[in-house]
Amino acid sequence: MPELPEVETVRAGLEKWVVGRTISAVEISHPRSIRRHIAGAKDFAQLVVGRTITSTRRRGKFLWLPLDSGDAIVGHLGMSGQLLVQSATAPVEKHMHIRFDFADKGPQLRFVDQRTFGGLAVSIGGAELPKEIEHIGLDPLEESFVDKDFIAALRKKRTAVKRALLDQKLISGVGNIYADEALWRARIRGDRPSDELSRQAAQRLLGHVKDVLREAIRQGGTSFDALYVNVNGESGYFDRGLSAYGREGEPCPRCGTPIKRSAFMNRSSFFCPRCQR
DNA sequence: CCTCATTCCTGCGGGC
DNA sequence: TGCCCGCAGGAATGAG
Repeated sequence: MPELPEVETVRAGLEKWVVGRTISAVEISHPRSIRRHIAGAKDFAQLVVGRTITSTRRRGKFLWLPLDSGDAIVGHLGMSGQLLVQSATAPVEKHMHIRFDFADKGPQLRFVDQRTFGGLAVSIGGAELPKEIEHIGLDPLEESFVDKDFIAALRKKRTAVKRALLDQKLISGVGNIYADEALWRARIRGDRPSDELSRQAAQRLLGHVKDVLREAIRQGGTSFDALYVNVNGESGYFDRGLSAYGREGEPCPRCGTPIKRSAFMNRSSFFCPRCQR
């Protein structure tokens, strides 16, 4: 499931394969994948055809492709979205919903999405920062992210720590997997009230969030199944680096106690009942 | 403003 | 063998 490291891996792939190329055509075969583009498919196509992609950007789990018009193609992969760079002769994926062709007749860019939680839109004037993602907080790997602001906001919230980590307005890019991993590393139970964390504990947690995200990026992200792959269709390797997530019943790498799974926020949480307090 | 439950979607695996 | 159900979960939405 794409979280910050997976989206960053996709962004890096797009940087290599689509920057500097001019879009010659776009075909949208599933309107749900552009539902955030209110003006519809025709308008979407009109705004991108003939435009050149100038760079690739990311904040949290959102990514955007600035165009030479000053607009940007902004996207979110949701649960199962993929951006694939594929030769025109490659077989069409079952869930391919959007296809971009380029003037250089080189490889196509395909948006493939089984569960259709993801989607693309064109952000007018959004090359620098799409207004569609202005409400999202900074992600912890951005230069302008300020540790003490996050720590203060976290400690002011009246909610569970894990819920706060997943709140994209507070800190963006962290999803269920990396939240569980950072909490395990910091030895903090996710259901603890965030306003009871000491400054030191909050700082420690944030440090582990940054560490686990950076390590996962180096491994090309986490792939549990075929739903997350990079732009060339390859899996990431960070599943081997997971200590808690998805490891119910397996020994905690620190103390050997079996990892527990519990329902939290309508999803699974994995933690060590002994060393996470 | 804040917090939290609900909704969207498809494939897969378990139970009977 | 086949059917049903639950599960996976990010973010928008609306209720309270």
